Amino acid sequence: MAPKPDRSAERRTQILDAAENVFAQMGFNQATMDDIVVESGLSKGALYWYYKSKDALILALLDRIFAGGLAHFEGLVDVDGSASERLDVIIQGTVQEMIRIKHLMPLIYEFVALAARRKSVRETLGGYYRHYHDIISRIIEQGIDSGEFVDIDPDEAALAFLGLGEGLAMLYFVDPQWMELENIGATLKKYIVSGFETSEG
Amino acid sequence: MAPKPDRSAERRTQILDAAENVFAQMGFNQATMDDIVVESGLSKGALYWYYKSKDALILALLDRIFAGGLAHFEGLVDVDGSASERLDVIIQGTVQEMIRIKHLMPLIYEFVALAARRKSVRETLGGYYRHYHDIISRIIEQGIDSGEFVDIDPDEAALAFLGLGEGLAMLYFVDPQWMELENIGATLKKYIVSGFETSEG
Amino acid sequence: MAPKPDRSAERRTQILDAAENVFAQMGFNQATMDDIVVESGLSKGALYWYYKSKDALILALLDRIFAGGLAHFEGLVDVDGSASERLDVIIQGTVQEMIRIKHLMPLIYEFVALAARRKSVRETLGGYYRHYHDIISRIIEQGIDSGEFVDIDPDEAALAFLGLGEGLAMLYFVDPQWMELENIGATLKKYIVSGFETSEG
Amino acid sequence: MAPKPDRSAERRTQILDAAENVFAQMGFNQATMDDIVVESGLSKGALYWYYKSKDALILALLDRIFAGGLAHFEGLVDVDGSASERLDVIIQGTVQEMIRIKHLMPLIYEFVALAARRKSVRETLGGYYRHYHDIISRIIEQGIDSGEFVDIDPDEAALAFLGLGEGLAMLYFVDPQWMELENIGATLKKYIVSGFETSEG
DNA sequence: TATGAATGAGTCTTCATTCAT
DNA sequence: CATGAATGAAGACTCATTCAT
Repeated sequence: MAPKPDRSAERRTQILDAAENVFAQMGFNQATMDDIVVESGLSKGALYWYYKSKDALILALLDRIFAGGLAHFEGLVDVDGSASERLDVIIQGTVQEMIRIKHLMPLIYEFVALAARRKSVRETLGGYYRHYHDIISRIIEQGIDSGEFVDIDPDEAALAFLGLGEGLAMLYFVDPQWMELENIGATLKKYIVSGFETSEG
Repeated sequence: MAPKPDRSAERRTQILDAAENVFAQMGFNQATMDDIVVESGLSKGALYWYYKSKDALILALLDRIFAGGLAHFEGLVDVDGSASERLDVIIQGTVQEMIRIKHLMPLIYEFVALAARRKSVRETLGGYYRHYHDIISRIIEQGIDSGEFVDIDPDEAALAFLGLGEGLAMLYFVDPQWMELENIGATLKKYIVSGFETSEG
Repeated sequence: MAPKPDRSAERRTQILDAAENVFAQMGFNQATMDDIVVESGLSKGALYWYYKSKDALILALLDRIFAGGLAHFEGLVDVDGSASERLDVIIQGTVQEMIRIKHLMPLIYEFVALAARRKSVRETLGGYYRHYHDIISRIIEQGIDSGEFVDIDPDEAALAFLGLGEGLAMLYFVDPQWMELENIGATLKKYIVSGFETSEG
Repeated sequence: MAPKPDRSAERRTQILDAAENVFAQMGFNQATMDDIVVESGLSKGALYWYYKSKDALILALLDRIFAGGLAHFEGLVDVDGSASERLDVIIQGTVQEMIRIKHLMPLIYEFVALAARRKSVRETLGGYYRHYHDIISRIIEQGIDSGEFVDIDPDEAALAFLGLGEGLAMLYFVDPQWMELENIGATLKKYIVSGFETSEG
């Protein structure tokens, strides 16, 4: 009689996993709810019990992928250590994450495309980038304050950092020939971070 | 007797114009062929006479937007003038173009998303970026050869240039708050091109 | 609790009944799925739930009409009684069946026409005729063995029997003026079966 | 300026030839007017100039195939020679014709199927069979009158003759394994004509 | 909660036919 | 007579969503 308390969370995970796979492979529009039903191993009724529309499912997936995905970098902001090293940790972490979710890249660009017409998508994506930018910006600021970095506009610098990272990821997505995903980190360091550093290093 | 007017090319333009508008506003999937029929002012039959499926229409649009859109920069490669100045022309030109087709940005990211599942889309986009990269790379190389630029890997440098440009554009697309489109040029110059230049400038 | 009623089989019957009527009246091509939807009293979705295309529906109908429709004659093969009498039972049974499904005749010739381009149709029809032929042939053979029939090739004789029956049915279909359907039996007996019998009868 | 007088007849033949091929291969409904346009080498306008609808084309084809196709047998009715021999000529001629137009058989059964819903088709086919029947019937009658044939009902006998011929042709169409087309003649003679003959033969 | 049959509005696409040139 | 672009009504099929059980 006693319902297992987290059966619900389990089901939701199960469904989002299935949706993630199906959407990544087929795209939001090509994929049908039935595809997700089959992939999840649940019934159609169950699917709709947990997510009341295809749209809700997409949005939930958006959240799972982008919401709060940067909590682990937050801890790098107000700690000791050179700004350079901390940016490095972020770069490495981001690259590792990119590698881990490489198969979800199609999903990411589906979300970007969706952003044009869906405010909620725009806001979630925007929030994510803003959060990312904020972390970078504050670290850069700390680098400037400590004399480690030259006197630049931290926001603009963080934007360049973020922009190059995202741009390279997109180019990789369109054509993996450009580079190894791993090299994105090196390029970021060479073309952006190194420009921050004062000559004495 | 009447000189056969190129009615056919005219019609295709008419249709692509309509498709461009409709797709940009509604997205590939939301937009219906009927929407395009109405927007174009033609009949359904005429639409299908010129493009035999919705897909063919999308692909034709892709070509019109991305194919050979860089011919005007090609002329900047083997000419006199500092590499810096020529990159500047490209930057300005690109930014102007971005402004001009701002309303088509949704389309562009639809194409990027499509790239995951459509080889032809991937190839067209990839070809476009490769062409762009090639032009930048060659100018950088000339800058290096002439002593104007420091000794860097032109391909990698061009990739950084292209990546930052595209990344900023994407961030702008998701959230225009980041910057003015116009400022992309300045950021590119400050963070990428200036890094190329020898100290005596 | 409720014994799962065979709702599914019921629905399929309901759909095939509707399809039979509609197709017989309008022909396969003239008839639309909507016609069948209306005739069946179901919804479009239900129709497609059970038969996933118009084609599948046509093929299912083919099976229902021709597959195993001769089981009741099978029992006449290895039993006592004169071959003549048994052929007579078959003739009467076939004629009765023809009368019963007179309204489906258009369907039958649609299937024959379809046979030219659809292997599965060809095979189902062919199988039906082969089965029919086989039964006749074996009874004739038994008649020969028992001395009731003259020494003829049972396969060829059965082919003549089957051919005349089908030919008369087709002529009747094109123009009912030729004869009463009921008379097909008499003609078969007079022109084919009587030729089998030894002079002493 | 002077129009070649029979250009028109030429064109019509050209179109009917094309239609015959296309319809025989694809069926009336599957075949499109464009298919016929391509096969004929004419333009769509020309096609419609000569035949004002697809339907008219089908009907014209029906006429070309069935109308008056038996004139050459007509001459066999009131001539000398045994009835048996004359029936034989008809059998041989019919079989030869069947072989010649074997590739048009699909068309024939399309017409039969069409007969259910198109009075004009029914009448043309009916007329053809009636003409055929009439010839046979009159020859049989002459055979009876001359004492060559036993005293049977010539109409019924001719019907059996025609029915068996058509039935075997249909069985052959559905499954050529049954027999060689050539053997239809032998079967007709053995099972029908031989039954006509007086014992002294 | 769970099931899966049922719904029906919505879409792409086809194609016989027309008609300006 | 001939061309082939243009028309638009019609039709097969899809699929997100609902709901009786």
